[in-house]
Amino acid sequence: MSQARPAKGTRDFAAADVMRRRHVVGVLQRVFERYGFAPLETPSFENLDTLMGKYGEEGDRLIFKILRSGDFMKSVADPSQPKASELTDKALRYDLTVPFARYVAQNAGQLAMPFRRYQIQPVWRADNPQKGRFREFYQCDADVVGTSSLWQEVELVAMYHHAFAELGLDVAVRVNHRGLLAGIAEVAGLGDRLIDFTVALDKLDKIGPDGVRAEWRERGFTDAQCAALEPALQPMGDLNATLDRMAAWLSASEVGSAAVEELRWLVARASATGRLELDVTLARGLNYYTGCIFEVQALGVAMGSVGGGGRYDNLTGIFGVPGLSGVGISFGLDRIVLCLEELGLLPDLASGPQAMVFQFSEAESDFAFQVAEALRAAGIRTVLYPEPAKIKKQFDYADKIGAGYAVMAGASEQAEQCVQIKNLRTGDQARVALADLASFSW
RNA sequence: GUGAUUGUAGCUCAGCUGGUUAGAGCGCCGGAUUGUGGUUCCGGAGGUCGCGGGUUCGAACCCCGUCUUUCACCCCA
Repeated sequence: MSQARPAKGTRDFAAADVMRRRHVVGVLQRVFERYGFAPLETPSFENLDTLMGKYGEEGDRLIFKILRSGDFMKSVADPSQPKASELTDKALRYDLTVPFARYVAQNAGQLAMPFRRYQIQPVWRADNPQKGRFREFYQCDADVVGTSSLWQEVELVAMYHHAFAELGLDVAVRVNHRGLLAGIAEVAGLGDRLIDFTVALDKLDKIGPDGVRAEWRERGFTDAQCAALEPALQPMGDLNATLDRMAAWLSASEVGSAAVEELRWLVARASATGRLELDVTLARGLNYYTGCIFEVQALGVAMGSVGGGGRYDNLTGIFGVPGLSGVGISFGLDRIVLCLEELGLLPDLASGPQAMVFQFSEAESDFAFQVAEALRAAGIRTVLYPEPAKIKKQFDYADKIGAGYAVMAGASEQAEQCVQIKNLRTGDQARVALADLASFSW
């Protein structure tokens, strides 16, 4: 076994993989553009301080850092105990949202607000790989900044619905609101423990209500506080009934009540384009979310979320441009492809050439090349076998690369200015004049 | 970062309580068959047993480390 292999958590994509991924990207790109989003690409790495502190403690740990260039060790004060900042000042991007916010802050004066962009690029995380989890993977993001209108949320949910419908993947789009979580914490007297409260609540589907209660107690919540949080553990049930229940429960909290009303407004409109579920246990880790949050779960296949997003009220504020509210969604390309593969929903996309021109002898090679060029001029994807070889070998190769037709162009064909074209699937063979190559039904 | 798990030919895998030249199927190469294959037959090549140490008369097999795979936790797409 060769030791040559891609780095941990990364993969190569062979022709068939690339075709499948392009198919999915094509669908997403068309949906993005149909909703008026323009493309943006940003560098694969950013200054470290652009990324640090935006994703929470756990996120910071997973950022791939790049070693400083040059002889940086000589400026390290204590080589036995170097500080991180002495070794690294750049990092691979962890997501597309923060680089986007950096871009918006930098160009705020020139951009027409609200500004909407989509971005399809790889991101990197120093995570331990497992199912559907890689260290290099693609995110496909659409964001709008410069408006706090809830219609943006409605349109983004619609984009989720349309994109997944077009891909044929059954999904549940779940929605929640950071303000609702803050409201719950507030009425339970846990306003300062929002993170502890939500991190545990987020695990409800995994560890069950007893598990969540236990974790709350572990995190030092009092019995009274735990009791006050009980309504959050009740099954969601009907969407509007749940909203009514939340409204009554959180009436004492201003943020909580406002969040419930926003959700009510959103749900009334976004449910028109597809299924939308309210899930008060949905927390999402990314620190910067402040309003509605989304997560997309593929149905019928065990896989982490295939998409997520939400509203962030002041992400550009960190970069010196305050007062810009933004909202965005992300599609996880790699997981979507895995789901589609597992469910057999991907068309078999041929990537092979349409024709392969055979070579019979050195003396006939010039004509074979001529024919190959004529085919290419006609727009036919054509491979010229590189040397005269046994016919069996050439047929085997043609099959292996997935060629549709074998083209025989030797001395006898040249004499009559024609070629023999053999369909490699059916075995049918036809004699076609050189002048008719373009009109042949390839 | 934590805890398990995996690694033998190009691929999928055998390989006994450690024992002598590590096997199979498929694939590959050559021939039967120097312009019409995918069948068949014959022959052949190909392995630092992930890597590095250690134990032993002797290690693919036992021990330690390391890398990698898969999975769970954490977190997330």
